[in-house]
Amino acid sequence: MEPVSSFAGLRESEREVRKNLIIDSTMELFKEKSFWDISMRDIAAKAGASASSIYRYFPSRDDLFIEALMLDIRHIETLLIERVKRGDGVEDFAIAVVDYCLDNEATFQMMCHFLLRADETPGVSEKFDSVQISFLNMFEQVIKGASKNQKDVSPLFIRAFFASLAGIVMTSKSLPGYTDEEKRLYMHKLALHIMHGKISLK
Amino acid sequence: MEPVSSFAGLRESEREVRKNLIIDSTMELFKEKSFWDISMRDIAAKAGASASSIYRYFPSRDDLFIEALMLDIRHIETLLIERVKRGDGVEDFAIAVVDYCLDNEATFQMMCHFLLRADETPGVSEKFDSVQISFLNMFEQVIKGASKNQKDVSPLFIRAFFASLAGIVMTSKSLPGYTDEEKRLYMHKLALHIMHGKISLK
DNA sequence: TGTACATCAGTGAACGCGCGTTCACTGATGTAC
DNA sequence: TGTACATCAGTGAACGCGCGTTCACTGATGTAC
Repeated sequence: MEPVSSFAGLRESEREVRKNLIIDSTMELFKEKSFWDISMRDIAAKAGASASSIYRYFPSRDDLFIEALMLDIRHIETLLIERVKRGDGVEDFAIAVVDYCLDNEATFQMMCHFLLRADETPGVSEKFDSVQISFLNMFEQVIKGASKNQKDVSPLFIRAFFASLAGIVMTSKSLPGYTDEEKRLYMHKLALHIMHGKISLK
Repeated sequence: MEPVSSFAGLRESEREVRKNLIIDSTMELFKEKSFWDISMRDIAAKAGASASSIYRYFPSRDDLFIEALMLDIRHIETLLIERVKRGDGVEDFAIAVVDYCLDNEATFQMMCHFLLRADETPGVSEKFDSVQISFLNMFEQVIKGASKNQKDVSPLFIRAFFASLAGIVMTSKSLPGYTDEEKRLYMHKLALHIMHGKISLK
């Protein structure tokens, strides 16, 4: 029988702690600057280490960011599950997702970055694929949990839902002449507009 | 009275020809590589000039690309107007826009690039704003021209329409395990799904 | 218990690269008197 | 008609920068005998 905490196991768990510390530092930086302006040296400085140390824990910059993205998905998940418990409906989820994208700007930028360059670096794109899939699965489960007609919640619905919200945030960020709060409200309005099927002209 | 073609006027129009040659070279490169991989040196080589020459015609890289984007809008416009003449409906426009984004990948990347970084470089973002506005206006006019109930075509509708399509293309580009043609069909399906109001669960 | 060795975290300095942009200069063309 | 000057296209070389990543090395800790 394995001892509960062997020396090797401790070493391994310490390694995990340090890895998380690097990811946490990265997410701290997300509050300060845009995704594209965050360098390995920035992250190292925030974590109190040298840039070369990061490569002991992550094979590349992209890998690090994809792990950060994975953590973000878990944040969104807990956030949505709270809303399910509150008895919120699908409209509220849409608004919650829009708000999350606005409150975590760098996360949204990062997602767009990987979506748009999916096919460029092969090793990375497969990892991103699995992130995307696990996000959509989580999304599907949560929405199914909250909706009455579960059979309406098809993968196609989920993709359409997610695509619309991502598009709304991307295209409305640059609305000229609006304050941030007005933009947010406008995005909510757009989301509800689409969700209520008002985009149909028939 | 001004002469029809003064020497100064000729010089000015030659200048315009050279400017267009640079933009044309840029759009040629769009067929070859992604937006982010196109450097000023690439464009210069394609145009048969030196990189420093480009700065005689454009104050910066961003300005050059924004002018290219402006040209793209005119392409989409003529493409949509053809469809209006054919008697196409709004669904067909949606599909046409999706197809344009897929067939002109670098254009789509460029649009996303400026949308996502709208607030970063002040001088550029104002120019991009006006590009965006003129695109949405064009879009509104075309769709109004083709729809029966013109009052349904509000600016909100146009924005929701455009946001959905942009979101669909961005999020579906990386669909794992699909061929390009399957992705295209899936995007059409998503677009129609949203347009027919099937995203509503009520 | 002591000693030789293996493992691994951590690092400063450097590599190699490519980018957008600027500069000083050449040479052609048009302008003024 | 000739001459001095202004304008401007075009360019090669360099600037300045910052990036992701690698390398050779130190030092601490655990392991084997």
